[in-house]
Amino acid sequence: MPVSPAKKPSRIQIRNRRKIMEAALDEFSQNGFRGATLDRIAEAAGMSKPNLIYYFDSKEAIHVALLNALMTEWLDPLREMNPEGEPMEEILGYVRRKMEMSRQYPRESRLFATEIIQGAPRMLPHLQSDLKPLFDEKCALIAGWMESGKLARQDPQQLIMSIWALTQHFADFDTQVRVLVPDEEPGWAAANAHVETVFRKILAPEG
Amino acid sequence: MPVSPAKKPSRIQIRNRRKIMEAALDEFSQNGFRGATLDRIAEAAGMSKPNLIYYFDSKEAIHVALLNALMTEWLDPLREMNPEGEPMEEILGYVRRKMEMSRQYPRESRLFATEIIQGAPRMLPHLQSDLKPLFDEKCALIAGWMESGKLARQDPQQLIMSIWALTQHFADFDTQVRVLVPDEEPGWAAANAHVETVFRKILAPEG
DNA sequence: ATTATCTATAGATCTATAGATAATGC
DNA sequence: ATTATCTATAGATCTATAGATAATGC
Repeated sequence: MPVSPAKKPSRIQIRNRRKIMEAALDEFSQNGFRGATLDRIAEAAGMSKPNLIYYFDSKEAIHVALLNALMTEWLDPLREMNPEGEPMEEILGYVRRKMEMSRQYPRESRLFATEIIQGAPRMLPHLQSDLKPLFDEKCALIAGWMESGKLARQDPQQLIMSIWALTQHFADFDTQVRVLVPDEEPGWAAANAHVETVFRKILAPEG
Repeated sequence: MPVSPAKKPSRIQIRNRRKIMEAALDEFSQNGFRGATLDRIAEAAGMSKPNLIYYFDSKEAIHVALLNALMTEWLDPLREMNPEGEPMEEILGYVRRKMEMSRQYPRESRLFATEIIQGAPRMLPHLQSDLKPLFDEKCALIAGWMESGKLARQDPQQLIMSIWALTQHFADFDTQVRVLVPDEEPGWAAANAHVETVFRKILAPEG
């Protein structure tokens, strides 16, 4: 029997669950749920397959645990957007945080992308319950900023999705970026500068 | 023995190969190479598994055939960008064609995205040999337009990748878009308008 | 005659479990 | 005592092939 729900996890439990999730992140983000195998997760985590199932009930349980952990952290940069702040700086700050996440956590970005591309079979409820309300709240906030003339008028929903599209592209399509812009890393400096300029131009109030 | 290379394919060959590729596009674009199964492709194509292998040598051969077909069509909109044309309209035309492809061929977009996310194991040579030269050529063209003052000065590489990021987002993340913007289709009208405005602002010459 | 399809199945791989054994914490 | 790990394996699934049978095109 795996972890009893009443007991708090031992140190070994914590360490091994972490090792498994680290290995699983590699595997699921690269191959999707169906393409991933417990064999490779076990090997990467340095333990036997049955031992994996000792810590997680099933392959699906590992995937769900990863997605749950991801959903929380993934939304934090958007939550931080502050209604009291200066509109242009608040949005540019969000853009910068998203770029930083793409740079630091490309596997998480790809895990998310793969799940959505595959129709979000395990993520859809989270999108409805967590992402949607936050999205609506921030759209209203941005709409308010636009009405007060601090930002150029436009569709706030499309604006936020544009931020996601641009910032996550560099993580998700990293392989392609490296072919086309070989030299430096994947050209984060150039990407950061470009994305920043783009949103400054899009958001600058008319006149 | 499958198709002899010397002979031209029969009508049945053509029809069945097409049916297989149609079914395989569904399966591979949703599950990636490892996650796809011949069982489901065969069922969707309405034929037996051995019959599938009669028309294609292997699972991988089907995948490669799909990617090859995709690579050609996928680059056409960029090829059409005309050095003789009016710069702003040429780029906006490209943006519109890419949006149209996302709308009409979302599975192709997801097939491509999945392959890249997974490290482009079968596509990398194509990226190097087909995409890269075209990309460089069009970057030079755009750089020329910028130098002549017809477009705002910026990194042409980043500009083109921004176009891809924004236009493909609506196909690849369709599931998420539908959660956040429920009503209409996936909001193509709003998306088209927004993307058009974005690039107009980005490209408008200074002053 | 050639092309297309079907049944049966080999052999590999995959998830998950059973049950014995080892390591750890009081 | 409880927690963690290991070996062995059941049972499902998956790719691909062998070889017989049916359909089609001269």
